[in-house]
Amino acid sequence: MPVHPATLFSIATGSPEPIYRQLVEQVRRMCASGQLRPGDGMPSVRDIAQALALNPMTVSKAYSLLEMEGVLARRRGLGMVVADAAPAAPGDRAELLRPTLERAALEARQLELDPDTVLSLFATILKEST
Amino acid sequence: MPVHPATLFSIATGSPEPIYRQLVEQVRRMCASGQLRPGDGMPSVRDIAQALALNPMTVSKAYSLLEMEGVLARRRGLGMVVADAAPAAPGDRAELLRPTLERAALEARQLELDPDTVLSLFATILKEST
Amino acid sequence: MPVHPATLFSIATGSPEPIYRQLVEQVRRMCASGQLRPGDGMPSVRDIAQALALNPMTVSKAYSLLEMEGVLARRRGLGMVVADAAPAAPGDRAELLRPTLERAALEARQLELDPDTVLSLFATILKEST
Amino acid sequence: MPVHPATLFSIATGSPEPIYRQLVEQVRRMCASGQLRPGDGMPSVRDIAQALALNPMTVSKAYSLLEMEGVLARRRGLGMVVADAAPAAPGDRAELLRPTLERAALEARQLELDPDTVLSLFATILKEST
DNA sequence: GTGGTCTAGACCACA
DNA sequence: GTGGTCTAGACCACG
Repeated sequence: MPVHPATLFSIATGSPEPIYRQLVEQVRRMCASGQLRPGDGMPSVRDIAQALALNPMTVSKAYSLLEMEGVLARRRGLGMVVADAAPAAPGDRAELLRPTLERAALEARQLELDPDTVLSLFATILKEST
Repeated sequence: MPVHPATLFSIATGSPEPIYRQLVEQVRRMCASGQLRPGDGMPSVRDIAQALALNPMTVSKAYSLLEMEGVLARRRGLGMVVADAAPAAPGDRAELLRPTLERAALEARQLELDPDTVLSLFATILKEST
Repeated sequence: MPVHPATLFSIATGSPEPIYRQLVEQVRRMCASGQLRPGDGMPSVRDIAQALALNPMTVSKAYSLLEMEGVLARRRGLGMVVADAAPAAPGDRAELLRPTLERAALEARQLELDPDTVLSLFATILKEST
Repeated sequence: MPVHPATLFSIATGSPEPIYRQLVEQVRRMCASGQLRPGDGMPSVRDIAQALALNPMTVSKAYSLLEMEGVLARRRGLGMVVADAAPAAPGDRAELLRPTLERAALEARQLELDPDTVLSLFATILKEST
């Protein structure tokens, strides 16, 4: 039985990032990190939509994209499950964070900031955002 | 005399980031890092648009935003120049990096990664990308 | 006595074609081609559902449709049998293929292919797939 | 300048195939057959929607899928164009029809039809559907 | 019960 | 002008 949707997802409605994309990326990360495993059942579109106060179509769009990516699979008439051919943790989970960190490093260089200054700031942010 | 626009900016038209924002952020960073100094003249909207094959309205929008921010100023008859009122964050340039780092921290948490692991990876990336 | 269901049908649960329709079409073709003859007994819904790991309702739906079409008939106490009233198209079995061929013709036109080229390719495929 | 949408597409609203998918496949075929070439501009979502009496979102969904496939590319603020990296005619255009023809051949075999009968019927359909 | 499709109409970001 | 996103609500196909 799936986890309660409202505890599974956290949506920032004010974010510039579209809601359906926030959902897609959270599911992708949860699969990659092993919080969701192949065969696990996902909450129904309607449950998620109600729990997060979204339109079902928005949730459905996220599910459709995840199905096209091969992250989820449809069991017709039964709902979505995590796909068997799971794009699971590829060796090192931390590598999934590399693109984001590389972008940050690029900006830091463009600002001509000292690496130690940047690392110190990042450490603060990482710990305060518990 | 302004630098040639094509060498000053690097625009990725295929990027998901809007063109006008790429322009804004590049100018902001160049001001913050001292590559552009108060009083420096900026290329005209026309020159940039032609050199980078952009819609002049796009360039104009970027200039307008930078003017509202106080980074650039209009000098009648001369075009845009870098504003005197030092737009460069005098106290802490590193704060400009905070949003990017916060996003990285969010992703790290969703991946359930240990802060030390993340910091260590970031340190590596920061140093290798000379 | 009915053939064992698992050898009688081949179901692709992952196919975009609905399961009940796969069942319906396989039975229809087997009747049309004479593999199933009037009076032959069909496996029970339960047997098929268990053998193919399907929802019994799905099998039942297929049987109901086939009964409405006149392909199968209910014999009380005996289950479903192939109907006497020869559901097999006596005159022209080939007409059952018409919808599929019409779709192929539509695609050929959209690809602006020469009819003779298409016919030649189809002839090759028809003969090689013994 | 793009062709008039109503002459470019033919939609069967009564078909079981979703409208957005009909659009996707028609564009794919027109790219493959060379009727649409890299760089060609596509009609706007609104134009197509009005010409075919569809909801703009339906057309937009088709365009989005084609963009994800790499068939079309977005020129922000300007509309969609046929992508440079066009999945153009791979050697033989007729090969694009092969999957459909193979399916038809499979059904013909299941019906135990004579190849010549099938070919003759197909020839009739191909020519009458001018 | 499940997800999929479509419509109608609003608002936003971008060029 | 362009496409993108979201909502509200209806209907359908499938199991």
